[in-house]
Amino acid sequence: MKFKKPTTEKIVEVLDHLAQLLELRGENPFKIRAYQRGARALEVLSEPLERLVEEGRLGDVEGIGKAIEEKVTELVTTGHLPYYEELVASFPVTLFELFELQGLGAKKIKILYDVLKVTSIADLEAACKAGKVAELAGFGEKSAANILKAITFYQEHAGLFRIDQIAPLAEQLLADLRAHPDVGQCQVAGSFRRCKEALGDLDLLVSSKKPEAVSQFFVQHPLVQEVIAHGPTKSSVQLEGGVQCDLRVVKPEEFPFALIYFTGSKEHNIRLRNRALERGWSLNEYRYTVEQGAAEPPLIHDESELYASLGLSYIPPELREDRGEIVAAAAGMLPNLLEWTELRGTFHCHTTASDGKSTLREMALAAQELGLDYLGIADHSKSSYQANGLNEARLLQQQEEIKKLNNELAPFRIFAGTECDILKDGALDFSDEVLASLDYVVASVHSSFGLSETAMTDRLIRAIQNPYVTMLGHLTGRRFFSRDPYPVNIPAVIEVAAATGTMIELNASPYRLDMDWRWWSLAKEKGVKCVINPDAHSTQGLQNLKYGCLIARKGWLTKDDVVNTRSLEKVIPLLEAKRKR
DNA sequence: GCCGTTTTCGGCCCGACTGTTTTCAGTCG
Repeated sequence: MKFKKPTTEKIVEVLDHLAQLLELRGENPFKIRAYQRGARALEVLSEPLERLVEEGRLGDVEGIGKAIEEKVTELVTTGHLPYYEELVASFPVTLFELFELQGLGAKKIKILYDVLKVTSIADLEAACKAGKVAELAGFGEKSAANILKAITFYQEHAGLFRIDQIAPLAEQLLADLRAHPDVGQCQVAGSFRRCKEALGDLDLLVSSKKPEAVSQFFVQHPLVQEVIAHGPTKSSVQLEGGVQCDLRVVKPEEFPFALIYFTGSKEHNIRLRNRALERGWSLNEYRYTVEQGAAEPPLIHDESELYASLGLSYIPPELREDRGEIVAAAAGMLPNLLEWTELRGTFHCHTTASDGKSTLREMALAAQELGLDYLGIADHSKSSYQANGLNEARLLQQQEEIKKLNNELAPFRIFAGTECDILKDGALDFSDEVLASLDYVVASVHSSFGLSETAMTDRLIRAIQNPYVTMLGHLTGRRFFSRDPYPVNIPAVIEVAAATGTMIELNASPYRLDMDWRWWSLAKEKGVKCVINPDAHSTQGLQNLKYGCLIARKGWLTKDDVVNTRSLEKVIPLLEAKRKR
């Protein structure tokens, strides 16, 4: 019998789902947490799950014991888990939608299901409107109203936001809080500070001796649309645009502890707590507590000192994902992460020639203003009809314009390129002869997203084997909250990129952030260079570079790993290297 | 269900806030 092997992500999903199922059954909460911990452990494995299973080493992973090891092994080797399938079958499948609603957990969902026979969000909405929910024991008018609000919120946003949706709100709130006389230190925390690509909310942390005054100021801020919770030290609001924002106010001496705690990630913090315990200190969000007989910890004034007290060099927030940063920090081996100011130029920008909103000249001047020394223009190629892609004649004409503008703007340099479509079979949209006339080529997929993983992988590999393809554009084609990534074997593509000397783009558009930060360590290890491209469709779009830089940092990249940190003189041979091989 | 230099039983993170209670359960982070 052949079966489709479940991916690690799928298995993580099963474990998380098992935890929900057990919660609904009212199981021992520690058993539930064990499944959740098991899922988290599989998420951050440093080697393939299959290999661990084959070699019988799965049980060595922290958080995986005998029972979960058996279940995961069964899933990996047979593709099935009857224990799970039976549990799933005992509840209607739509019931699990309810876990997505703010303020609803397993206990309440169970009551709604048992008493009102609610099995979906649609059912729940109807029950609330019919007044049935408010009559339930433990519920009331307010609960019913809040559930309706949570349903509306869920339907509108599915609860996630892009980094560019949150950033302006964060900047405004930070500035206003910092200007408040009762605010000492003030910082963004949470996943925004860690530069995650998709954000559920915005977390702010303030130190103050008058927490009530600061909390009051916060909930009355003009950006606040609605107050969800409001206490002296903890408040929760909904901002314009539906973003949930939480504020914590702590005492000045608690600030570094709270900042690390609320920045996360949870897994990172667990590692820190364990290191503290090894020293006889218990670490929480406010302070160290010293166990009897243990040495006194040093006084802590900031995050650096806190890390130092645990024998670690300072870990930048972007790296706090429990992906090896603690070990590296203990060994003093953390990379010197890329700084945004180190970028000297960029590639993959559009102009009015295809689907951009700014002209060639406007783009060049904006790049100069941004402090860049060079700019690559890569308008769409002829097959991208929808984007007004350039044919050979128009491309030639653009090259002439670029030549003229280069004479005028020297020493600033515009590189003539193209964002050449990768056709369905992996062939390119222009002949090698045309490609050879350009300074560089970005190759990207803009059509036939529905191919199988194998076909898509072959397609990309064929494209990057072309000697004129300098860099691979937005590797998975994802667009946050509107288009899923197409299936592609990323390690296989990285392998061929390394072998052919092809750069991989870090598309800095906040809609894409593609290739994903989780893969850059592998690319770096294989010797593939990163190029941070804004995919700008206007002068404003050049600002995307800042997001790209944040994601590069999150991917552990340094100045040396990123091609467009090179000076003009040094970048030219890098663009030519592959075609000269 | 996981874990162990307090080791095979008995812990497992817990503080803050809301809403429905009259002292607390549920949710969240």
